[in-house]
Amino acid sequence: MPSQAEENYLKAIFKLSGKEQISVSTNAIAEELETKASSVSDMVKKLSEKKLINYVKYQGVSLTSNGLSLAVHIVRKHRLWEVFLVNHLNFKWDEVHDIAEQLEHIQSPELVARLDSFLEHPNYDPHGDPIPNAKGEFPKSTAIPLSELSLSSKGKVVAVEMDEPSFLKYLDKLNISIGTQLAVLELNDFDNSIDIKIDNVQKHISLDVAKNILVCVL
Amino acid sequence: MPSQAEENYLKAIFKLSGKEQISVSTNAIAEELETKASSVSDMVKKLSEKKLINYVKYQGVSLTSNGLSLAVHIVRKHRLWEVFLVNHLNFKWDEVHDIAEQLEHIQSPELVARLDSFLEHPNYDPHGDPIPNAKGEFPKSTAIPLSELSLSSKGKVVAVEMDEPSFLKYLDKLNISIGTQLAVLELNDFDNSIDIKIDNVQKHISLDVAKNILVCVL
DNA sequence: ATATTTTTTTAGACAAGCCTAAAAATTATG
DNA sequence: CATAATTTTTAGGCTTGTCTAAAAAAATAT
Repeated sequence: MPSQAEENYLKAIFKLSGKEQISVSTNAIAEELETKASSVSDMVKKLSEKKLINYVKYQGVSLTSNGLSLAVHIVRKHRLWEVFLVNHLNFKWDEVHDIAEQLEHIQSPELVARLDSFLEHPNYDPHGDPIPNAKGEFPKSTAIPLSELSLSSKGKVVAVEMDEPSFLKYLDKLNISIGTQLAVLELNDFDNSIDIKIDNVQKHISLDVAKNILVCVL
Repeated sequence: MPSQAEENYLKAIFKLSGKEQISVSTNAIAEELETKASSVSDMVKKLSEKKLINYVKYQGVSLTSNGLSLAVHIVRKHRLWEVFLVNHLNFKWDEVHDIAEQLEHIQSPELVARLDSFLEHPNYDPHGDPIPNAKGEFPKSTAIPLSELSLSSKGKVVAVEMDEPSFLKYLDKLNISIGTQLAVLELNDFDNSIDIKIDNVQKHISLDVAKNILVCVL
């Protein structure tokens, strides 16, 4: 059974590897976990001995299938708890990340299964992020970042890719939430910002923000 | 903020101190936490420096008001989570202790408050144990151990004082649960066991079991 | 009242996880 | 391609929480 620290490393590596499970650098992990590269070096050695990651010195790491399945299961727990917190305890979407970060480490397969039933097997968490099922399979999605939507096309917000409360509150202020429909009015080449229309109101969105909003083309 | 280990020590000291908050010995704590007396000595020193317990070498420990309020709050969280697990996730009363043991360490005052509302401010957990309110006050009870019920009197089970799954399953087998009504048929002086009647069926109860069943006299 | 047993504390060691500082390997640059 | 810059690893140290073994204090028994 992996320790909480080990679980956090696996989750970080999973997040940084992306869908294609590319190799991840020590520094990237250190930054993600707000720790030092030397600490990462230590832990990476341990996870490698436990056969949870593939590790060759100076060449970055990738998850083994055991490591991947553990990481996915932690993500599953995190997102199920977020659904519980928002849907049943009435937390707002910007308040749940830190609490779910703790709850994801609770060890009890039975608890996860029952929580999943209680929540009626949700496919997405309050930020629109996909929840893997008990087998570790993610629901598939055709969403693209808002930054890649073409001029004058319409889209529906299906997810946000950043959990920082400040970012989520900013979206609240812009009246952007999961399900929001929008149209692209203008693409500004000089800074790649875009102008969009929501409920007939025009808004200006920076590239950084647009990259973190996933939409379905309508 | 106390570590998980510190919280477990505070909880153990609280449990062993009883209502009168009597002084607790190093050995008793070690036994409760299944650890060594030397480890307890170390931790007790630390908790004392943090002003969470009163400690004089060789003379046992007692909680300070800060320590007491922390301990009570951990008990509150433990019991609230047990209510959630049994009432909403359909766990049985013998399955929830270990999971609640993990959940009680989640740090978020807001979570506790919302969980409490969600559960509609329960006063007792699934084992009949009182749940302190946010101020740390326990609902009061007039319950006594079944072992102290007098001959031919009647009682209603309101709580059990042991969380071990084996004990709880044994009670299930005897058809004893919270709310069960019973009458004392016989007191056996030689081993202090008692014979009781439940639903017109006679059962034999050992002292050890009877001490851990709390009843209200009817 | 002294000797024995039990309890408690201390001393020293160890694993997990983190850190800083320095060394080694890799990558980038002129 | 050689040197500089960056990244990664190693070495050694620190804290937390545990342990064993030994010493000290307290309790019990003779």
